[in-house]
Amino acid sequence: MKKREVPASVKDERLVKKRRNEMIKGAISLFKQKGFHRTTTREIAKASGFSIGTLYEYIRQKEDVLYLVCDRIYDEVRERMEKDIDTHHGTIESFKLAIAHYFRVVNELQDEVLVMYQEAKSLTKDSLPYVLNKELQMVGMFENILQACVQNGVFELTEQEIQLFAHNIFVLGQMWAFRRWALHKMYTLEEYIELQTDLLLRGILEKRS
Amino acid sequence: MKKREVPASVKDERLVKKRRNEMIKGAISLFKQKGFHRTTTREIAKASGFSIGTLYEYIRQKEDVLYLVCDRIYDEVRERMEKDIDTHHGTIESFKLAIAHYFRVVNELQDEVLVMYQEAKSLTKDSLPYVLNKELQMVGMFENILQACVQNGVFELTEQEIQLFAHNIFVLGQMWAFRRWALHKMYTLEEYIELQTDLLLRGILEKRS
Amino acid sequence: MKKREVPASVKDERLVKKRRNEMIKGAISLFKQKGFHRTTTREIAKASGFSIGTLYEYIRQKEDVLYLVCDRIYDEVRERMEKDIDTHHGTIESFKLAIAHYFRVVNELQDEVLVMYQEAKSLTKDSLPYVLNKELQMVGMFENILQACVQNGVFELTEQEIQLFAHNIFVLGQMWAFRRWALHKMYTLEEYIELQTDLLLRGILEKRS
Amino acid sequence: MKKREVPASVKDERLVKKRRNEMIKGAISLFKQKGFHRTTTREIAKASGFSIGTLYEYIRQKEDVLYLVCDRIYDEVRERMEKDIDTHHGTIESFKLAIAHYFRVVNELQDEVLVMYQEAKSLTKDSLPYVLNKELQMVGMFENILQACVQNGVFELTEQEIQLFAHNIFVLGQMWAFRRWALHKMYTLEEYIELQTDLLLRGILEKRS
DNA sequence: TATGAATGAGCTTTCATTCAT
DNA sequence: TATGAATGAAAGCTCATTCAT
Repeated sequence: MKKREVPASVKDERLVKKRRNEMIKGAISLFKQKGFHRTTTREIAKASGFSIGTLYEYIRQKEDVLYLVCDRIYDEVRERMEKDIDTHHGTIESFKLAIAHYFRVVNELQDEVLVMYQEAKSLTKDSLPYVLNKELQMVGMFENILQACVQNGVFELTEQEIQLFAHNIFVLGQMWAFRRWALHKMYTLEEYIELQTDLLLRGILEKRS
Repeated sequence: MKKREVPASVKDERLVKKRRNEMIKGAISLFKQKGFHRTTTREIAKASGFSIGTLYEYIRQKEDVLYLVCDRIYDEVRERMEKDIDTHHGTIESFKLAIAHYFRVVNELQDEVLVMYQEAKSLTKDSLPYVLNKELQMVGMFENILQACVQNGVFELTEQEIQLFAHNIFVLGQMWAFRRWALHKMYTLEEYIELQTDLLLRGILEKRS
Repeated sequence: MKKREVPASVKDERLVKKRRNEMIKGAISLFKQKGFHRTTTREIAKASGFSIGTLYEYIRQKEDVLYLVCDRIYDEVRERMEKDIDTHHGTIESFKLAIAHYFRVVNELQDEVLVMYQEAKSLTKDSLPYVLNKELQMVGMFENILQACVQNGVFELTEQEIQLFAHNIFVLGQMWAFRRWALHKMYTLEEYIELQTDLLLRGILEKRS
Repeated sequence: MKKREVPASVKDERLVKKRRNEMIKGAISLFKQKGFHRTTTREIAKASGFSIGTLYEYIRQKEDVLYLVCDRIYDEVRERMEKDIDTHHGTIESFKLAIAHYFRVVNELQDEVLVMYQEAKSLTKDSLPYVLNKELQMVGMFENILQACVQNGVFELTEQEIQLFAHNIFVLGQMWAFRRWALHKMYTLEEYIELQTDLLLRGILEKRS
C-alpha cells in the first residue's frame, strides 16, 4: 500500500520536506499537550515557525497534519526498530532482545506513541487505512521473528497463535505508554521488560527457577 | 473515591435519572459514530429526545456528558462481571471462566468500550481520576482472582507479577474492541478467548498437548 | 399621571401586594449587586422566596420587575421626605433642613438610589414616562420650598432659576450616591451636607463668616 | 495610571487604530439607541463595517468594546477641553469661559456623554478603575482652575471646597446630557450656561444687579 | 394559586480556511 | 513563496417565558 500523498501548493520538493518536518515537530509537541482537536491550526503554524498562510501552502486541511504526524511517528518507530533488530535469527535470545528493544523504543517515544494512539481515530476515513497498514507492518515484524523461532524449533506455535502473539507484543509495548499513569508507579522500564518477557515466555502455570 | 457529582438544575431525582439515561444512550451512539469532539450538544439533545435547553437542565457542560458516559460504561462492565464471576475460587477453571466471561462482556459492549477507550482522554483534569480509579478497580478484580489461585498453589507468582498480569488481562480484553479492525478478521470471539487463555497460561516456550 | 398598572394573573389584591413586596425587596438586593441585565428571573424568584412559575403570576415580563422596583424606590424616597419636610415655611432654616434631610435620605437609601439611577434607562418606552414623572414631582417639592422662600423675600430668584436650582439640588443629592467612589473618601455625610449647603447658598464669590 | 491595553490579534498597529475607530463609532451609535446589553456583537460588527470574525481580531471580549468606547469618549472630551481652555489664568472671566466651554463640549458630545454615563457601570472590575481615573483627571482640571482663582484672590475657598466645587461643575455639566428630557424643554444651551454660571458664582442668598 | 420542567431563540466566541498583497 | 487580515459557519451555553400538573 502506497503512502497517501498530501498535496502541497509549493513545488520545491526539498522545501516541502523541510517545512513539513518543522510542522510535524511542532504539531507533535502540541498534540501531546492538548490533543488534536484542542490544537488550532494557528498554534501549529506558530509552533512550526511560520505563518498560518504558509501552513496552508503545505497542507490542504488540518487533518493532513494529523496524517503526517501519524505517518512520521510510525516511520520513527520502525526505523529505530530496524536499525537494531534482526528478525531472522530465530533464537530465544534474539527474541528477548527484540522485545526489550521495542519496549525501549516505546519508552523513548512515549509521548509520540501516546499521541498516535489517542488521535489516530480522528483521521478521516481516507487516511486511516494507510496508518493501520503501517501498524500491521510493525506487527508483521514480530510475526517474522516468531516465525523464525518456530522454524528453528524454539517455539511451537500455530500460524494463528503467531499472529495473535505478535499483536499481544505490539499492544503490551504500547501499554507502557498509554497506561503509564498506572505502570510507571509500579515498575521501572527494565523491570517492566523483564516481567513481561518472563510472563510471555513461560506462562504462569508453573514456575521454574 | 466517591463518585464525582454532576449537578442538575432539575430537582426530581427520578426524573434526573431517567433523563440522564436517555442522554447517555443517545450520546454513546453518537460518540461511537463521530467521537466526542465532533458531536455537538445539539445532536446529543436531539438523540436524547429533548431540546438543547433541557439538556442543560441536567448537565453544566458538554464534558459532563462524557463523564456520565464513561462512568456508566464502567458500571455496566463491572455489573456484568460481578453478576457471573466468582473471584475467590482459586482454581484454574474459575480463572479461565473469568477471562472468558470478561472477554464476552467486552464483546457485547464493544462499542461502549471503544468509546470510553478513545474518549476518556478528553475528560477534564477534574473527572479523569474518577474514571481511572474505576479502571483500577476492574484490574483489582483480576488481581483478586489471581491471588486466590496463588494461595491455592495453582500459580506461582510474585505480587508484582500478579499486578502486571492483571493489567495484561484487562488490556488484552479491551484489545478485542479497539483492534477489532484486525482481530475480527482473524478470529471468532471464541477462538480469541481460547487462544488468549492458552497463551496466557502456558506461555510459548514449549507445547504440551 | 396615573400609575402604570402591571397586570397580575392572581386576583387576590392583598396577595398581589404581599408577593410584589417580596419581589421588589429581592430584586433590589440583586440589582444592587449585578444590575438589571445580569440578574435572571430565576434569581429574582429565588430571592423573593417563590418559584419562577409563581413570579410570572405577578408580572408579565422581566421588565415589569424593574418598573415596580423604580416605582417603589421613588415612593420610598418621597415618603421619607414628606414625613419630615415642610415645604411652605419659606425660611432659610427650613430650606437648609430640607436639603439636609434629603441628603440623609439619599444616604440611607444609597443602594436603592444607585439602582434606580443606573437601571432606569432600561425601562421600556412604556414605563419610562411614569418614572420620569415621579422624578419631576420630587423636583417639584424643592421648587415649592424655593418658591416659598422667594415669596417670603428670603431669596430673589426668577421662575427659571427656581426650576434649575431645584434640579441642581436633586442631582447633587443623588450625586452622593452615584459618585460615592470619590466623595465618600473625601467627606463624611455631615461634611458633605454642610459644604454643599454652603456652596449653594452663598456662591463662591466672596466669603462671609 | 497607564491605559489598560486591549490586545488585538492583528499586528499592524495602524490598521488596529483604524478598525478600532470604525468600531467605536459604530458601537457608540448602537449603544446610544439600545444600550450596551441590548446591543449584540454582531450588530457592532455590522455597524463597524466588518464581519463578526473580524471584530474579534481586534478585541477579546464584548466588554472590550465598551472599555474602548468609554476611553475614547473621555479622550474626546479632554482633548476638546484642553484645546481651548487655559487652566492657570485665575480670573473670573477665564473661569466662566471654562465652564461655558465645558458645557458646550458636553452639548456637542451629548450622546457620547450619555452613553458613558449610563454604561460605565457595566465595565468589569478590571477596566472600571481606568475609566474612573480619567474622570478624576477631568475633575482635576476644574480644581486647577479654581485653585488659580483662589491664589489670585478672586475666590475664597478651602481645599475641601475646591474639590467639591469641581465635582459639582463636572456633574452639572453632564446633567445637561443626562437630564435633557427635562432641561432641554426649559432652556437653550446658552440660557443653561448663563443660569448655571450665575447660580454657581453668586449663590442665591441675595441678588445684586 | 403554586410549581418547576421544558423550550428554543438568540447570545458570545472560536477557528478552519481563503486570498489579496 | 510567504504573509496575515478577513470571513462566517457553527459551536457551547443561557435564560425569559410557557404550561401541564
